[in-house]
Amino acid sequence: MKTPSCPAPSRREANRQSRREAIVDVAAQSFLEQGYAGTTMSAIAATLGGSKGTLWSYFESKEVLFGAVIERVTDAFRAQLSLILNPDDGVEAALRRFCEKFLRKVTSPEAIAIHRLVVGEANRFPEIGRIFYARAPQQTQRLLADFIEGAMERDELRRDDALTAARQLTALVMYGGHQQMLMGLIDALTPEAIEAEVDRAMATFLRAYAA
Amino acid sequence: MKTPSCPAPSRREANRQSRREAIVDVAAQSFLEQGYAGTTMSAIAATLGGSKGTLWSYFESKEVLFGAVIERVTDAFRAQLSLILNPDDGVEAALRRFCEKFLRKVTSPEAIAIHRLVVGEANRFPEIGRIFYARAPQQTQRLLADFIEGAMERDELRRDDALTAARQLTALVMYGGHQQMLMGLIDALTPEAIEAEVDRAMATFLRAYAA
DNA sequence: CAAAAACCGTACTCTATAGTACGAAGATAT
DNA sequence: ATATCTTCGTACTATAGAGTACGGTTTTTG
Repeated sequence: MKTPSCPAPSRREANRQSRREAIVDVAAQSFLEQGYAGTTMSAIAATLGGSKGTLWSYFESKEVLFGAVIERVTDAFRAQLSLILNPDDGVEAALRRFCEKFLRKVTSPEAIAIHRLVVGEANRFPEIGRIFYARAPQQTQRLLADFIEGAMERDELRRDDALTAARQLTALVMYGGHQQMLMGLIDALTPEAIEAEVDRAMATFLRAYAA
Repeated sequence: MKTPSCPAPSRREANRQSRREAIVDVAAQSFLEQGYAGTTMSAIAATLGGSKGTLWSYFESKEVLFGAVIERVTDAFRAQLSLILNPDDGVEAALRRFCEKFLRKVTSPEAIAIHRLVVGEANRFPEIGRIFYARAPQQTQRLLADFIEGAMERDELRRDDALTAARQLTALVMYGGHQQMLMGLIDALTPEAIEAEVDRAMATFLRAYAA
């Protein structure tokens, strides 16, 4: 927790905090659905029910608000994947479950929207690319790499650079349906399609990294 | 050639044609550098030296012009890769050379700019995603798949679904530096980085698809 | 060379939106 | 209770950019 409950939470501070969150909520929805250019501060204020002056008293500009949205949204992206990697079921089963959950997650409508936003605005806002990468792909790769490293040390996978292996596995899983969704060719992956993608990725990965 | 040199190329038609191309050139540069929202029709007209009225006489709206740019730019993307896949050097050498050229290409500044544009505007312009996908990634995969299929039939690679193998190879090559460039973490790949990426991808691919 | 088409420059309309100003009304603290 | 801070509503400024109008000039055609 970083929230300073130090001297006095003070009703005012609390209100301010929750108000701020409400703003970021509404803004996030709009930015994700409409993109940066398609989002207007006036619409956000209207949806909130408040006045524009109030909105500006929380965020001094659209850009700053956008930054806050990206932080919030990448945070929500992060946690949620860690519990799954349990080596007790065997490496293959653990990896397969991880891939399924991972693929479902990155092909969710929100994840696609974030991805589009980050990539599309990487020119205008160089910071957000770094923020997003550090919090989402890098986090995932590190997690997976740790697991893979363990498996390598137990000789359940061929010994090699674990981070590379992790990246390659995510690459194999993502490059099919995910890319098509990013570019708008398809709107969603059916459960069967997810199964199939994961099967293909796992087959290739295991052949390459068999002990 | 689709140009109708049928009855009379007629100076007027010729001028119109080359003028149109000049417009698309200028527009492409702006769209790629500044994005859709960051590009203004007035700026394009100014760069051209012409007047706005003329610009609108060629393209009835910004959206239409954008469509023309995407077509032009994906066309330029396409051809250029095909000559390389020569099985006489041996499958491994041929694939490695292909991967190198492919990776250099998709990490070129222009390719990154196109990719960002397509992904970033996939919501607003659902068509362009389809156009781009059909002309660039799909084309490449098909080309590579044909080569791989040949190799499989000659038992130089393990027999399996060739299209899947092709997709996986491109995934393995692209997922490192390319993704980081897309998100703005790095501005370019050094030749050494390209070598390294290709080495890693090829190693994994060949292990998985050895005959 | 004349008629027709295309082009130029410039000024214009219209709309959208980021951001500001301000007085009244409401909430919070002491 | 009362002084202070916050919010509301609304009206406003300022800017920017898409698309239009039009009279004069150049280019193409016959």
